[in-house]
Amino acid sequence: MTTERLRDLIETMPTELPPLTVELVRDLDIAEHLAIADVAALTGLSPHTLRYYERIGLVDVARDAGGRRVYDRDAVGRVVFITRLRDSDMPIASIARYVELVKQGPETEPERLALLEAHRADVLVRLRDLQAALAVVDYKITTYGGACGS
Amino acid sequence: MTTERLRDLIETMPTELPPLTVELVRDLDIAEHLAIADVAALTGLSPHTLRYYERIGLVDVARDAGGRRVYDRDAVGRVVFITRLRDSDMPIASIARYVELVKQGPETEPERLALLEAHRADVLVRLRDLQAALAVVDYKITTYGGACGS
DNA sequence: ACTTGCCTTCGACCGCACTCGAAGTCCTAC
DNA sequence: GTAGGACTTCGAGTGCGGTCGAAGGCAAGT
Repeated sequence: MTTERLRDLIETMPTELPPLTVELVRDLDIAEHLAIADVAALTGLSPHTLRYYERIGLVDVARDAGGRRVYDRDAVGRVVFITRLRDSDMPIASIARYVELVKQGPETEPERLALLEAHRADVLVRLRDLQAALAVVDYKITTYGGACGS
Repeated sequence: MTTERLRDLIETMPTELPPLTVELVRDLDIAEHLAIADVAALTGLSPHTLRYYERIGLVDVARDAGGRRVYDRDAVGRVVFITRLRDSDMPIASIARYVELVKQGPETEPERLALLEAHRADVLVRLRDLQAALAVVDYKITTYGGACGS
């Protein structure tokens, strides 16, 4: 069974090495349709979280005859992309906005691009801030023994 | 009045330029004792947040005859250091632990150092993750027009 | 004397992003 | 046919980090 094979594949994967891009998923997804547990294993999200993402409209997921979720390639790619955005601290509200724009069709591409670029700017600021704060921590570590303000 | 002078100084400061270190505070603090509004202006925190930090034990702040908070150089330095730790996403619980160690005396220095170094490691991981996520966003921006998983 | 305005304490509330539990369904294996 | 386990929906709960509002106090300016 392809699903079992996928789970094995994930478990025996050199932990954390590939950053799991949307492109990677296209090659990796042997099976056309994945169950929620597979997607969970693949993304590191919990099934609870995956259901939550669907509930709030971030992904549409089909159902099989028994009413169970079936993630196709497209849905998996979407989930992976969402997790990347979340990893970069994009708020869920913004992601939802982006997804809605995608639904509205190709004429919203400029706005989508603007959204991503605004987010990119936020991330760069965050990176700079983190590095600045890190410098302070480093300073504190290296000068340990001084009593100032600690 | 030194307090007014300080507020003026802050308002007319070239916005955001100096990263406001504990060391800087030692030079900047003309007045020996600052009111909560001054510390708020200095740190960018709200008075509410400053009271909150005191409430949960992150800083001890003296009171004047009228019962109002009086931040001395030490307290200000502490608040500034705490904001740096928060800027680097150190959880409040860890900061509280650190502060408690400081209270317990100099024999806890090794543990404090360990705490800071563990945090430093976390920050480095976070930096790497952020950069990885940023790369995905960048890729998405540059290849805009492709339909994959978006 | 009185208004203005920042200050005090206290507890309640908020937004975010999950996270969980209950109650029930459905497939698989034995 | 029946036990097990993963699945479903729904609503409620959690943890973090603030954020706010009410009710009252004190001090300076007019």
